Amino acid sequence: MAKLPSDIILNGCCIEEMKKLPDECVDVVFADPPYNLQLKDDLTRPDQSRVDGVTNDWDQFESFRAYDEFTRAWLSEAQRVLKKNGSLWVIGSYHNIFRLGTAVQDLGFWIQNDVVWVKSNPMPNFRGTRFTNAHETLIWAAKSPKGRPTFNYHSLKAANEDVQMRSDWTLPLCTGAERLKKLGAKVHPTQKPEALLHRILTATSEPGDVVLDPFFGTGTTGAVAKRLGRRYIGIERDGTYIQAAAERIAAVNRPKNEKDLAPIPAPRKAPRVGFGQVVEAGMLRPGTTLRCAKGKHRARVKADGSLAAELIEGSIHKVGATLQNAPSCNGWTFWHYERAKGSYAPIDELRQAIRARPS
Amino acid sequence: MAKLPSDIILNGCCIEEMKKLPDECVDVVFADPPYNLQLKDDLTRPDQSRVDGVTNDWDQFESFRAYDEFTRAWLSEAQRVLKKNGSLWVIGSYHNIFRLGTAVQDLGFWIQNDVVWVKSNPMPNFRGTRFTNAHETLIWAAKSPKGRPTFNYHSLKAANEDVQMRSDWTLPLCTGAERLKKLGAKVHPTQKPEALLHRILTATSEPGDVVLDPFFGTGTTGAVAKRLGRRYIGIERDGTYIQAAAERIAAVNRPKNEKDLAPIPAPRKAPRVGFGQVVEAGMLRPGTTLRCAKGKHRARVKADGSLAAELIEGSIHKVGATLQNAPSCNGWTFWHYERAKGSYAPIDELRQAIRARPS
DNA sequence: CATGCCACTGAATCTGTAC
DNA sequence: GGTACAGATTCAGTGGCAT
Repeated sequence: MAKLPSDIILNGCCIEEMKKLPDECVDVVFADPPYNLQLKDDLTRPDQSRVDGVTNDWDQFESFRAYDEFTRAWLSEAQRVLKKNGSLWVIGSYHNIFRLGTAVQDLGFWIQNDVVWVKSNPMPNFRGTRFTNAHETLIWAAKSPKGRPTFNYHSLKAANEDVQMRSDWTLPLCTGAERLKKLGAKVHPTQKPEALLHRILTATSEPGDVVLDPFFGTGTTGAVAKRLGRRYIGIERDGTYIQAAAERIAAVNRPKNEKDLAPIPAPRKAPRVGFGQVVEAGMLRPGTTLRCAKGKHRARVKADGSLAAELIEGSIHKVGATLQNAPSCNGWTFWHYERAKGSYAPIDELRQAIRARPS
Repeated sequence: MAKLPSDIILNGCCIEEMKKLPDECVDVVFADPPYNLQLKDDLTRPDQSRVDGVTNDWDQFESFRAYDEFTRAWLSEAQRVLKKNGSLWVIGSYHNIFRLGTAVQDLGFWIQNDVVWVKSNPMPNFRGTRFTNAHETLIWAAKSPKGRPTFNYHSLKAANEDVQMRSDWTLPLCTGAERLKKLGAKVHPTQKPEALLHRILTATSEPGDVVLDPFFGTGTTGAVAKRLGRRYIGIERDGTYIQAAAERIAAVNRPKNEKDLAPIPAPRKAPRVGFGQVVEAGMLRPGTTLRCAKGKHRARVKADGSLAAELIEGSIHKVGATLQNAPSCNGWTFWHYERAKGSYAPIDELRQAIRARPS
């Protein structure tokens, strides 16, 4: 197979351009599609025919239908090019997010979360007839119910005062120096803040991953991808936007040190160590008594790396679960050994010592 | 025309019961329909306790298509009975809100706002696989594009420290004494907080208005309507819920004085700021070296908002604590960055800058 | 009576690998 | 594909009870 092009901007309709890409070749799709539901003038059907102005119910239905057709067309291609364990992100407001979400579900994506971008500095409602429109909605979905997207849980938690990252993200609009301008006018009407893409990409991708943005605009996705050591493929119809995006991304520095980009490793991915290895290594002798943190439960270490309690024997996990009458148990943190006279520590310490040994 | 019955609970299917009501007879419809959750297995907390999920029959649907058909049927009736300038409110989560929103638009309602109920105390994600599901979404819509729903802009603004009420509402879950229980068990799995209905009804209805709730459950809508001097029509299939609702509403006092109907103040807690936001905002680039006040300890900023020192990585707090061999550490005051050549300042400055951003 | 500790709980599409 | 099993994983708040 030819090498997948990346770190490029393709000029054209996103549906046509995606069709040229092979199956399952990108790790993340981020899409900020046009809203256009009210501004019927520039809404076109997938076949490029125009939708007429809207005044009555039939036309309204017709325009929703055209938007839905367009949505399903590009989402289908996005699904095809997305890897099995890839992530789809779409963003929208109440004008279009319900159409997007319904299409995402109907096509068989599996929603992981919806996320609200709460704007710390939204535009006020000048007429006083509605609530200040202070948020937009993102949908994070897997390619299918079986997909297992990357999720850097521990990174997010560490970055969030050591509590889980929630589904509401408070971030400012894209303003100031970050906002691209030309002759004093903004280049793109809905440029997204880099902080938003930063969080999305650190959460659901890894360095080296390929991020596809079918509505590239002025290239926020590309700029953040480059800064975070990800690769990008942008698709955009408008030449003005492409030029602005290209200049912008060229000015971004790639990170010097790969280590600064790596997410905190997930304990689940650490090499597997069996309790038998602890016994083999002589860290615990057969016959040693282990106890739970409070000393309520006890069991003896057996030479084969299993545990024996009064009426039961088996793995450190099984025995712990049975004694507690629980469906499961992490024996590594449940069982403690006497590290010094009267001082107990979880046997997970011993596992860590084995993992730290040079291999 | 016969006088419209009100302050009653109708026992039956909401579609059938609504069909018995005349056209354009209610001012507000508030609907909290089944979410169509698809829970496969039991879920346990890390302490092995079981999560009491929503497994009721009424929440089960065969398919998206069946759910959509049901949705369109009850929404059509709701639209018919709604007055020309009435308000529709629906609430849901990512499982169903996109279906609801699409149906609302297709039927010709006109969305005024979507509103997010940000939960101050949501249930965490116990497996570390997703973002904490910390919000639900409401849709506020007019009967048609020509509808002009009641909107008490000035009371909301007065209740919100004289700034416009926004589309994100931070409110706690329904817990404590407000939560209806019977023999220690919750009567209804998804009872909504009264504060939520309070804000909805003070915003988009007037005293004396009729509020229809086709999924009445244990009657939060009725209780708040009565307290606020509105009338209500509840529809509910389940006799147990109806009985609980009736008792509950009977215990609510109607207001003696119209002047007492002022809206509740909007609680606004300062949002938590994580170190990740500092990195996302571009205030510190990945690879930047931080040091403690005396320069003894150093660590590098990572792109994901964690810190990396020689042998350890984690949050600013964890890394600071480990390096000092202390049980805990306030990373915001411990770590310093080079603000100017040779001049260091605590990173707490950067947090303050984020907090100072307009909200 | 104040304080601290422990138990309990909430609309949840909540694992990964080997055999 | 199904089964078995190792083992990773929680925040804000309420309420009861002991000290």
